[in-house]
Amino acid sequence: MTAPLPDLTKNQSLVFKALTEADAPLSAYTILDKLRKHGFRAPLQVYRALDKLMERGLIHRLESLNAFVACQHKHSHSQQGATVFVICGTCGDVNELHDQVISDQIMRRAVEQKFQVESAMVELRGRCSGCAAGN
Amino acid sequence: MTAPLPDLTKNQSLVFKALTEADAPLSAYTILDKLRKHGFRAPLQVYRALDKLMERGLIHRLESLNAFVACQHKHSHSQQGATVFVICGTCGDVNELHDQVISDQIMRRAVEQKFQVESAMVELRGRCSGCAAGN
DNA sequence: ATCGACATGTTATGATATAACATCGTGTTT
DNA sequence: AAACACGATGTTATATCATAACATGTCGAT
Repeated sequence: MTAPLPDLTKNQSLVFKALTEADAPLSAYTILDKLRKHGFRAPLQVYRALDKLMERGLIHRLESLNAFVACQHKHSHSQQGATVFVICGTCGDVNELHDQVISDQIMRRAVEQKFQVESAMVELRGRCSGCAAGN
Repeated sequence: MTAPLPDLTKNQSLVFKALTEADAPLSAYTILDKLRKHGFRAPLQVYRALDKLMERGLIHRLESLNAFVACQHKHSHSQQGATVFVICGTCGDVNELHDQVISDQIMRRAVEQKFQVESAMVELRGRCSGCAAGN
């Protein structure tokens, strides 16, 4: 399930593993602390790995949290448009979903304005069903 | 046009004015520098004003930029759902639009998951028509 | 073997944000 | 007026997030 992808470097694998094993988004410095036992000493070691992992679409950055999560998609980056992140502020759980209606509408509005979209971020903050119920 | 709203405090008015006069998003520290001539000395003076202005819906925070913009809406915070920010990475211009299709779909997906949305952020990064043409 | 390309290591610094506590202003209660 | 409550403000220090600059290591191609 979490079999490290073949051509990740050592640092990239370690960072990716930390993220796939976490049950909530991790900040770069939290990752650094988790990886000190593996020899990590400096933030750049984390940030460089994060950059590469993002380039490959294996992880995502949550802008509203300054934190990172492993991509939940089995099949790699297909044709889909915007990714929607649904973030529970209570338990920290994040769900990643792709919605064609939202993606299409975003592109429709962008085209109206002749705006060339390079990246789209959609993040919902609130409470997941579990936390809303039990709390 | 930029008549300071009646019940803003001095610091809030200064920060709000800085944002309404800017033609691009401003970081808190950029605002601080602009307001030093008015006696600002510390980041907290800016952040506290920003917090109050956001509470009142007079400004927005752009999560993907760690920066702030004045709200473009004449009529205050009405019934609308998600705000979409269209951000040109070249000239820094930001457009704020409200899209019912996107808002409705976001709420539809949230309800499916029984997720209680507290805030929704949609930010598009790319190039505006002017920058795409002239550059 | 050496060169290039890229990953890594290391130190320092920049950029963003908040904690903690003191002070001031203003309206209200006594 | 004195005492108080409450919110805004001022101030210092510190926490948190991110990158610049430069040195070193690894490994395959020539």
